[in-house]
Amino acid sequence: MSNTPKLRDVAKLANVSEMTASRALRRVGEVSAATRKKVEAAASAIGYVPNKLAGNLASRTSNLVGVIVPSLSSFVFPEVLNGISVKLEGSGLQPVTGVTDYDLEKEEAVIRQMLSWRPRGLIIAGLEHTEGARKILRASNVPIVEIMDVDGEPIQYCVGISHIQAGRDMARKLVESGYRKIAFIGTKMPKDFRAQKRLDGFMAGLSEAGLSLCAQQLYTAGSSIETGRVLTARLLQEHPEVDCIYYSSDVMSVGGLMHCLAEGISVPDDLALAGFNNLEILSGLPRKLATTDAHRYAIGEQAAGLILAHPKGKSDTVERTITLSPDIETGDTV
Amino acid sequence: MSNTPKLRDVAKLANVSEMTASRALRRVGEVSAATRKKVEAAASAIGYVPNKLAGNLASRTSNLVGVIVPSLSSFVFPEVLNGISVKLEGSGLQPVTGVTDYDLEKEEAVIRQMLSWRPRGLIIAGLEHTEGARKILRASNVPIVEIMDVDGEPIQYCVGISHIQAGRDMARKLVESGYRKIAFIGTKMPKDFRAQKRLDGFMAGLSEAGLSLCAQQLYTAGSSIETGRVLTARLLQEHPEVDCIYYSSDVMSVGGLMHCLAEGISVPDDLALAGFNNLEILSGLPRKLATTDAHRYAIGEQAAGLILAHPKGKSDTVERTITLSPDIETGDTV
DNA sequence: GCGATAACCGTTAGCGCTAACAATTCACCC
DNA sequence: GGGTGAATTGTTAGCGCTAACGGTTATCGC
Repeated sequence: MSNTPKLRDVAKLANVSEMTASRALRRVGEVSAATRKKVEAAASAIGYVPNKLAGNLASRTSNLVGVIVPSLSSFVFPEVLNGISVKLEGSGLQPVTGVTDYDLEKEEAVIRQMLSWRPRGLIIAGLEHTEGARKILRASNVPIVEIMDVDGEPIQYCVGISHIQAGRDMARKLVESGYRKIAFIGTKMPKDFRAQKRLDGFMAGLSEAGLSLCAQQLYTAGSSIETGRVLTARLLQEHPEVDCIYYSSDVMSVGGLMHCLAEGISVPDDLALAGFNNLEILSGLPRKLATTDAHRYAIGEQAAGLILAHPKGKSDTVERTITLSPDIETGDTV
Repeated sequence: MSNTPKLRDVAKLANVSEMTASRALRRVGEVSAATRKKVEAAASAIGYVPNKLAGNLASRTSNLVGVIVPSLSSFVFPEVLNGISVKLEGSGLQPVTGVTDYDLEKEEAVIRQMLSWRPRGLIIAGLEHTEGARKILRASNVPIVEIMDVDGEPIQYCVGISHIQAGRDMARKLVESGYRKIAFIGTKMPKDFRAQKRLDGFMAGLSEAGLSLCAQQLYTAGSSIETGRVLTARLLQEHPEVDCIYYSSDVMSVGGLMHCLAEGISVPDDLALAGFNNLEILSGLPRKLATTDAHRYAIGEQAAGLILAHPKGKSDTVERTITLSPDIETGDTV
């Protein structure tokens, strides 16, 4: 630990001051090419690895961007991260991920953790937070971007789609396509606010047409193909008249499709299926299912862009919301 | 930035020294319950968020564990991360993820980045690294855990399965089940060393039985259901005699199954399919495909465990490899 | 009441690096 | 050859926090 080479050692070996060594290695300020080479040679000779703790403390900025998401195993957030990483590439900023497991208390703890690293920005999925979290976020002087969802009161920046609208649009599209006995299957429903909003919007959309849900299956655990399959089987058994199912996620609708394949139910002739997210797993299936594109990659990209563009000086509460449109892919279903 | 409350402000408000405030908030050392309450009240009153940059620099330890993986969008590493997170939960250590895109040069850069945060440990997928990376890893004084794979020369700690064995075992199992016209379909093959090792082991296993691959399709891009489907279609068109396909990943074998479903090819009567990883997407499908469990969660868990157990004092090169066994799930195929 | 042990709290001295300014060197010109 | 401005390097003073140790105040047995 104490024998780890320091900047001082590099400087000594290269016969320059620490400051010059620092400048040379960071390629800032005016350093002649000759001394820079000398310093770089010295650094690599002794295997110098800079200490960012010290560096960031001294400069009072860090190159971290905190990204807080409910889960990493759900197909959806990795894609958002991807958009963030790509956009950040080359900027010198580095994303750091925190996971909340859809738990707002845990989220507050993760936010504290993140802020204690004095990041250059914070990207958080969702608009729902504890009061405590909201308070420290507002007080933090760090640009905050809330993503995925725009139905609510953003703290500062916001990038996402309206899930209420996504649900309503899908309802309209399905009704328009002639379906009348429409059911809903969803998971993680009490904690996944966005899924809840889609359901709300969906029911509102049905209402407009004088319809209402003719069945639903809710489930508190995570989404999976298996769960989608099981819940579909159960729902159809209880309500064989259903002609269309809207799922909280594509993962679930794929499960539904698997049930139909196994049971010889023709999709979409006997039963139409619609999901949400436009996940990659939808392509390659024997049927192209209906879905709504949640623009996950674009959301990540734009969120990162906002942080990159954020003026360094504390510009008091610049507020800005970027609303993307939840585009429906009808697939073979509609 | 400069008006962000410091420990000094907390101390002043609570009428104690900075040191006492620090001890109270960290719950270390001897602080009376009364003063601790006082300090905590002061901290929350002014919205104090500790600065870990300063704290970690002063204490010369951090609570970070670097995790370096090739990709996050591939279904496989999120599960490893999951195991790591769960094991680390409550220990005060926090995982930080870096992504290499299967690029060793990028990996070296990410390793440098990580080390510059002076982490408490580093978990890296794979045994293949650049010489430069190896050098700084060895010099770093940070416990290094290489994961996923044990076929090679670990730097220090290692947790994984033998992919050569995984391939060979599957070959034996398939041969034993009576298949003779066996093909392979793989993606990302030049850069995914583990997939390559499985193929090598697989071919060795066939050899033992006097067989050899009767066809193969390699592809450099990422795995997806769609790709699996397309490559399967192509392979079967060129080699209709094939009675069994081994895929580099379950994602691909699912694509194969989708092709079979669409074409009316009966699985496994007309064609057997085997993948690798034992991904969650396998459950819920109309056929249970054969696969090998890569123990992703357990690998993450054990790797994190090694870091937690690592003695603080620089114990010179404790070396240790934990080899898990690549268990075959035969599904309906065998 | 006195020393002694324990419990609690404060002081000192950095951790390893960089911003800001000061100092030096260098080229080049009249 | 001294002056001038630009290019390059050095000096000083922290960043915000904590380890290590020193001091102070309770507690207690005899």
